[in-house]
Amino acid sequence: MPRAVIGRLSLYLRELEAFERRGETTVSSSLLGSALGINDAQVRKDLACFGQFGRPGIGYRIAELIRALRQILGIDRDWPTAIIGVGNLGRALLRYRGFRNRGFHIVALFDNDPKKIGQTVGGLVVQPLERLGEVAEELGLRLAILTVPGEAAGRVAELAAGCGIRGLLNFAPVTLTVPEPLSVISVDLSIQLENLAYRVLHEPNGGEAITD
Amino acid sequence: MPRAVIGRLSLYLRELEAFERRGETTVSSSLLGSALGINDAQVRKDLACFGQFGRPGIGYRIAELIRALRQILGIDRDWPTAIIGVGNLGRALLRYRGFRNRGFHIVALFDNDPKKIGQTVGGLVVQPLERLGEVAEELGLRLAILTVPGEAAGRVAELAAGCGIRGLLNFAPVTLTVPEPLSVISVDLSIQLENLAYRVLHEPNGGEAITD
DNA sequence: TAGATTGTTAATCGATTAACAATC
DNA sequence: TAGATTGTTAATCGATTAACAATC
Repeated sequence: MPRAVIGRLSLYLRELEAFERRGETTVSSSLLGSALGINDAQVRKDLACFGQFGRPGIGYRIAELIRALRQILGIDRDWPTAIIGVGNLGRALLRYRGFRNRGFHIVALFDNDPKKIGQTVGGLVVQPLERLGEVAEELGLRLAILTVPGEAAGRVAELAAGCGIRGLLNFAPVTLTVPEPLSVISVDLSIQLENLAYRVLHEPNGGEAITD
Repeated sequence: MPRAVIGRLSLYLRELEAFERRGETTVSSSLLGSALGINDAQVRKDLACFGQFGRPGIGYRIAELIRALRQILGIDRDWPTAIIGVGNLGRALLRYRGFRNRGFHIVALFDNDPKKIGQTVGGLVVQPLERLGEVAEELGLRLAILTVPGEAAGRVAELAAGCGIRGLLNFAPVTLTVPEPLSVISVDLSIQLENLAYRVLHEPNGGEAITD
């Protein structure tokens, strides 16, 4: 399944939830698509990858499609998640409510700074990185958010892979190459601003909105 | 120019800076590409869009290419930038050193919460949103980072457009549609985790690394 | 029934890769 | 010179869109 499709699935879900909040019960591919600037055929094609959710002449039943998408995306369950690197960004993400709403529960914090280890932040005690394996097993951690400095990221990613972590959301501005059963998604916030600056300089009329 | 090319330009720059720190002076398209998991022909093609930077038989001179990319991306200058929404994420981004290193200087904070207005955070006084236009003009603001709740994002984006802001880095989990000369790049952190969860569930051997 | 809208096939479009003459 | 590597063209690949029979 192309990664682009999965990215759009999340966007569909977000829009469907907005439609539902507005009291709608049904939505067509063209309405859902135009809310996101996506072609109606693409919406139908993306959804058809996973089953027959629509009814000709009627469209998609919102509640039903939301349920299906949550299951496909794997957010019909809880994901105990660790934050590795308790700096500014790590602390902010610990408190970010959007994660919890989606089933991503931050249940452990790690750092290698002796000054931070043992501190309680947001109700969690910061643990030394050496305990990652132990804690991961104990809490069933499969996901971790990596908010350490760039210099440390490679080493920590290796460590995480060895500790059974299966997915890493990396905020360090480096390319990580990690062994097989670990997946990495990197978000470089500076690069996002760079791309925005480019558009401001070179696309004087503004471009269409970019999502991720 | 395709947006994908611009995204890769930033990645090339990041890797080139790493090569330079390691003391290299020259790099080939295949070496630069393999550091990022990108085909060598693509590296050459991307760079050739903007000029003839390479020498056959030798490769690219790193210092020269860094300078050129910084100019193309528009980070050969300072970008005074505002943060709108002084919550956890806004505060964390205010202190994020990666922005400053790239020329993005946070010079103003805005919020509409009376409890926050007037507070000093990181040396800056939180101002009411109504002052955005005035301050934008005074400080030459063209970029803003939007870290307000989803419900407020649409309204604030409209306001920003009216105040001459030209680029918005949006962290609210909503689709923004804004008038013409404003560009928006949206980063939905929950969606990144959702995509990671999907991969962990459905790609048991891990996938290749995803950057943004 | 007529109108709306699906799932899906075929056509289009754009992006990636392979190949290679030119050249350091 | 021989080896390496570029810029660029042509070939390939994949993703997006148009079109339409099926159907609610």
